[in-house]
Amino acid sequence: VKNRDGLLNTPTRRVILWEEGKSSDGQKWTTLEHNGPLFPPEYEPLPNNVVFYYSGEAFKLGLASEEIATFYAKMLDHEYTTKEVFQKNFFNDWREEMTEDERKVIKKLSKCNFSELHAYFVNKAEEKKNMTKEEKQALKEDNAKLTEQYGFCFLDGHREKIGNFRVEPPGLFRGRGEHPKMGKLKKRIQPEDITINCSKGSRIPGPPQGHKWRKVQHDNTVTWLASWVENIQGHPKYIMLNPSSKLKGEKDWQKYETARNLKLRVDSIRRQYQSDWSSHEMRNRQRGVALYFIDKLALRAGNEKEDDTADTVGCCSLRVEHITLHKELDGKEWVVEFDFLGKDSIRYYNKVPVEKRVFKNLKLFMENKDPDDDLFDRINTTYLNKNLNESMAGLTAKVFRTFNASTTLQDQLNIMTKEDMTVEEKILAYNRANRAVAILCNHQRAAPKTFEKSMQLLQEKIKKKKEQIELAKRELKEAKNAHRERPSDKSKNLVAKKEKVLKRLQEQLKKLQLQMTDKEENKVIALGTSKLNYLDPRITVACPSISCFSL
DNA sequence: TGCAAGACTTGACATGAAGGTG
DNA sequence: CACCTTCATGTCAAGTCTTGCA
Repeated sequence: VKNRDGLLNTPTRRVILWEEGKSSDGQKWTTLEHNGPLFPPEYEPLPNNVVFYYSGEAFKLGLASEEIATFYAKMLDHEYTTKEVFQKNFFNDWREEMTEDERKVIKKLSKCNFSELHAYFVNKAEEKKNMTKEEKQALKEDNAKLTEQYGFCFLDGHREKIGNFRVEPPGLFRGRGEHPKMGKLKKRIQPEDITINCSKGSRIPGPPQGHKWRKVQHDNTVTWLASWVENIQGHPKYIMLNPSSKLKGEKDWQKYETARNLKLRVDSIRRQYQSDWSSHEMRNRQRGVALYFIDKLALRAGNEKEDDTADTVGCCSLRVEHITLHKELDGKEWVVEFDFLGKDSIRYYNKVPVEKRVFKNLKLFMENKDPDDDLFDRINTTYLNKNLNESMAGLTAKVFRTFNASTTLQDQLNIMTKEDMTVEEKILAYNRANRAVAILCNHQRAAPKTFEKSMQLLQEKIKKKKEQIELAKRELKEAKNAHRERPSDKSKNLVAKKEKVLKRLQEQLKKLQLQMTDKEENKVIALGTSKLNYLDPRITVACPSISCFSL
């Protein structure tokens, strides 16, 4: 049902433990021991016959600049290396790492020729792909050894899987969407950059030969084992436990419990924000409308963002330019048209009929404002969450997403599944319910690269199957005729046999058609995120017509 | 009290292994 | 069994929300 965690096995007892644990001073563990993070391999210099050219002339780069050049060379067939911002950022950062002499020569990216470097890596990838079974096996075993050594820790005496035990390797930063920092150099992390967190008296992991850690601390109010500061945004990065760990699993459970609590309170909360639409205070009206969006459309809270990031918004950060009001549209009244880039620069486009009072309020909020002014200028996420918390303990904006996602799943399963469906039909129904959630949460994906091709293949299969059915029908008819003219045991058996063949073929056709529908409807919708983060697994398990097979 | 820093969850996408099919 | 699709897992960016501090 759900990967990356072991929620289904979590006994109720743990909820009680969690509730008890919560009251105590934010302590997350008693003992924590681990082997530290695993560093990426050192840079391997290029062989001498792989040459970088500047202005058409061979130029031997020093080790440091050569490594950075390879980052760029590896990406050459990616679209983003053609972007001006990417090129500019890369070239600036690259030049900064060059020696004085290199900098004197290399002044323009357009005069750099990385093609031999690029070819070298393409070739290497090809070689890797063509390795023998034995070589691949050996590589796999090496990897397993590393995972065995670095991939686990001991937390309160239990051996737990670590989520990301590898330090992120250096490379070129590629943000999502139009990120102003795309192409910047993500520097190599040294042990001297890393803070280790473990319990007092535990065996402290040894830093690599000739190095030391930045710091070793024993803070049991946090769950991370190691951290460093990444150089692009200056944000911390953490080594943490895998979702299958007790720690993460209980947190996940807690999240769904909060969503369940919301179910009990949601009627009164909805009444409250509806009454806010008529408040005398502008701030309350904005709060009421924002909350309505968050509840009805599952919008994200929309925190303020730092500069130097892609221009994306959520509910509270919506600007006037992101919505258009239509008194009437497509035969519906009071329609709001949303068009903005949300998390990960995924476009949110939706035309929603709303209550008249909401519509009138929106008009009011937009009065005398420029397109790039905030729609909700009197509120922010802190204010919204503070309010929500007063309505219900633990309630924040994101709980509505979890609550509405899980509720949608439950409702859809109730509507669409019946006990007597075939397994294929049940899978289609479940996927559809899952899909309804993904659409609600706007979880999109790029259409798979092979989509058109595999669709065509399926199309052909269906065509062939139909032809087979036609043939089988004719053969059945012939057999029947023959049986009528000259009845015998043999002819009777033949009719029965032909009937069976036809029936099987028709079943196969139905299966193929179901498959195609499923595939088509899934083209640009990502189901994974909702399955992983939004759907309470207990709903899937409890659904009587679904739980008989594993998803 | 406000806001920056910190901690933790959510997200799309890449990759590799598993498994189904002709 | 070769091929291809599917699914799980890994990666790391980008959100949310809390905490800490001036």
